[in-house]
Amino acid sequence: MMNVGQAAEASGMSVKTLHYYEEIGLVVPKRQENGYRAYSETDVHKLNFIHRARGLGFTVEACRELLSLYEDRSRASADVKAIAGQHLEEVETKIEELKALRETIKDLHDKCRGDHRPDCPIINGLASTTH
Amino acid sequence: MMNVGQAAEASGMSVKTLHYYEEIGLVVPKRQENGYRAYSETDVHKLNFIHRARGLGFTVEACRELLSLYEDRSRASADVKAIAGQHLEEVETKIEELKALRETIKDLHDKCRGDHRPDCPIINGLASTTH
DNA sequence: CTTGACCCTCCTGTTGCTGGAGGCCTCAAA
DNA sequence: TTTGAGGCCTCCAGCAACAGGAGGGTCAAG
Repeated sequence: MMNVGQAAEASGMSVKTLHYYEEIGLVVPKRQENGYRAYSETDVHKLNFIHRARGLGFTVEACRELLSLYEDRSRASADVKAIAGQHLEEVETKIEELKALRETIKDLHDKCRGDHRPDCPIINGLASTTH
Repeated sequence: MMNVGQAAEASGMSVKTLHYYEEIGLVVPKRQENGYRAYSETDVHKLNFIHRARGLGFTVEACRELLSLYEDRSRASADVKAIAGQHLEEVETKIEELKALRETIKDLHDKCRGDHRPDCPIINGLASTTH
């Protein structure tokens, strides 16, 4: 049994984050007599699981799903794969969007002399109604 | 003079968004006698400017800076270039992060058979303490 | 017995809006 | 002239995913 500070340390997250996860019912520890949170080994495993999933960009709600699949020993791997696949698509879409963005900004950025004179293609680009 | 609905239409943003921009002091229209917002031509130009800058991923605060530079006819283009350059770096960093993310998720995703059996490398990967 | 490190709950703030409630204002049709 | 449909107004709540702080209880060491 760990109290919240130790569980935070062990899982690499902040105390505030663990409070939050309890509040939203993601990982709800038991309580000691004095009211302190008591995290079990299992709780800490879950926290580590979540920590890694969050690090991979899964939303907290996706973590909740993954966690319930993690705990369901009879679940099909297809269910998990579906969630991961969807997330993968989202990430790929985001990358493409950002790449397009980069090109546009880079373009404006490159065209700007960046000197003390007021003429600036970036500003002009943003002000023009084309695009 | 346009009222808020027309200004929203003209700038391609929602009425709520214009309310918000007024609240944060970004574009503050005058008022008509009846209390309705009265957007001038200049206001609408600014809104269009902001709309495009936001579309390029500039934060609202960056928009505020760009806008003040936009209005300052004597500003140096270097000032604008600096903001754009910083944003460019952020975007590039984000792209790299997402690419790394994609590889990791793709890896797990590819390894998972995605059938009805419970064994799943994705879950295993998230549950293992390595990485 | 006191000090300092924990722990607790509750509230606010973050970013950039969106949606809704409750209530005027305005214009055109009946 | 009334009535109905829009629009407009302000204020409040909420989204994600926490962080920070106030104000207070608890615990172990010196």
